[in-house]
Amino acid sequence: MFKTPRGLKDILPEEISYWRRLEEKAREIFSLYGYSEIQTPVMEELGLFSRSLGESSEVVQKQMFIIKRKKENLVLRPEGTAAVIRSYLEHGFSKKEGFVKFYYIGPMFRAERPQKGRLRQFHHIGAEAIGSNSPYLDCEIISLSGGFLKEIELKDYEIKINSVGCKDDKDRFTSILKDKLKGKRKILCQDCQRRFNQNTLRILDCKSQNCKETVKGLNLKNAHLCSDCSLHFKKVTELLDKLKIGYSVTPSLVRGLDYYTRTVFEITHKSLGSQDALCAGGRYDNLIRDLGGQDIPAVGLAFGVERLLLAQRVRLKTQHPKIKAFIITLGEKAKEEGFTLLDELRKNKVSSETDYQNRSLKGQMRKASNLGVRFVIIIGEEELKEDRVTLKDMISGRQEKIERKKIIEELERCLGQIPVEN
RNA sequence: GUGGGUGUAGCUCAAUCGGAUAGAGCACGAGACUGUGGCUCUCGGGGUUGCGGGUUCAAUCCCCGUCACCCACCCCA
Repeated sequence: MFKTPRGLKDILPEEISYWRRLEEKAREIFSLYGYSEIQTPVMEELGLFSRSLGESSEVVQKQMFIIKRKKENLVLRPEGTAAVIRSYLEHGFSKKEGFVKFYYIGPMFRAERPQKGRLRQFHHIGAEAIGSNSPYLDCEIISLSGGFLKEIELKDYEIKINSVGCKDDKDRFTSILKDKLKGKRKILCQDCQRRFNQNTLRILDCKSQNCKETVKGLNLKNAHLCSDCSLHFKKVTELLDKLKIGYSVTPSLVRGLDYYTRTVFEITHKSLGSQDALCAGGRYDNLIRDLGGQDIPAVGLAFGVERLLLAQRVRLKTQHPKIKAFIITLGEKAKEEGFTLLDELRKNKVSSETDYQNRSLKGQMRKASNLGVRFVIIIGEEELKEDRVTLKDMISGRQEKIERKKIIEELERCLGQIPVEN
């Protein structure tokens, strides 16, 4: 027997209604905030991600699914932002319009070891606002994420924000940090010794008590921001206060992807265990230039759909329309007649079903009952002879014979009388 | 990539100290006067005990390997 490859999952019919609901809500909220949907392919050139996420990032180094072809290397996209920006540049949006807002929904792929809230194919709902460095936009996008969470009735989350500063700030801060830690490298944990070279800023976010103390002892304060970035961040927090959005400034919050500048934020949920981020995002003012465009600032975010579903206390479903009528037949002649009627019903937009397993009358009734249909149409020898069909209401249990040619009209009349629930 | 835990029917779980034909509930199917569902009752189908090796008279149970899943680290949304 074949199985889904490691870290990949089937989403079965029962489950999919929760997904649909979330997607509907996302579309609703994102358009409310002025974003339009964009879809990019699941594959991109390898270079797009090594350029944008950073050659040294773990995602690029170890986690990409690479598809080798004769002349090109493609990868299954590990995230959405770089792809959206590629599309933005490729289609000349930077020239047509000064400012655009996009959102996207789709699968992402990373070859990580699976655990709770972490799959190899996972799904993002993300948004990018491209073409403005206004702090109002940073605030808006955080507000948007709160709006969405409210809409899907997800509570008890926590918003953490920080500013990593502009490129110069990041570089300067990295070298200050390296400098101060140089003598203390040996006391750091193994992971941090590796981080020292690869991703120095992440040492600030280490969970080891020992490293935390060491970092504390460095007396770093908030000196890493230049005055512009500092002002920008101050404005963002003031605006958040104004909108009464609760957040905590978390200096240790440092994103692992290279492209982030200035504002970064993360929304976490305790119920998720160690993969606790529901949503993360931030500003990326250099990315567009790094990918060959002009100097255009942008800010974005992405939600993890699987994690949203895990964190929702009450999961909201979309109601799929129920089958309304079930045709029961007895004998081959009746089956043919029933099959024709079934076709007619569907052409009249009455969702209907019949038996394909040659069940007994009883079995067919049971099947109809399990499907939750309201009406059953029975065709047997008697009915054939009289050119009529039996129409049974499964709730009242009443049934009557109706002329064959009037059945659709009659059924529609009956369906019209019951209140519409879905 | 590292560490720990788990793997028995479609699902949730039993199986004594290593012992006989691996059980139950749910789900599924058939039946309870000849053409009528739900409730009840009866019966039934379904298992290479993840896979491969080893120890033993005997392995679901012990050991080794492997795969998968779960949890944590790492990483990240």
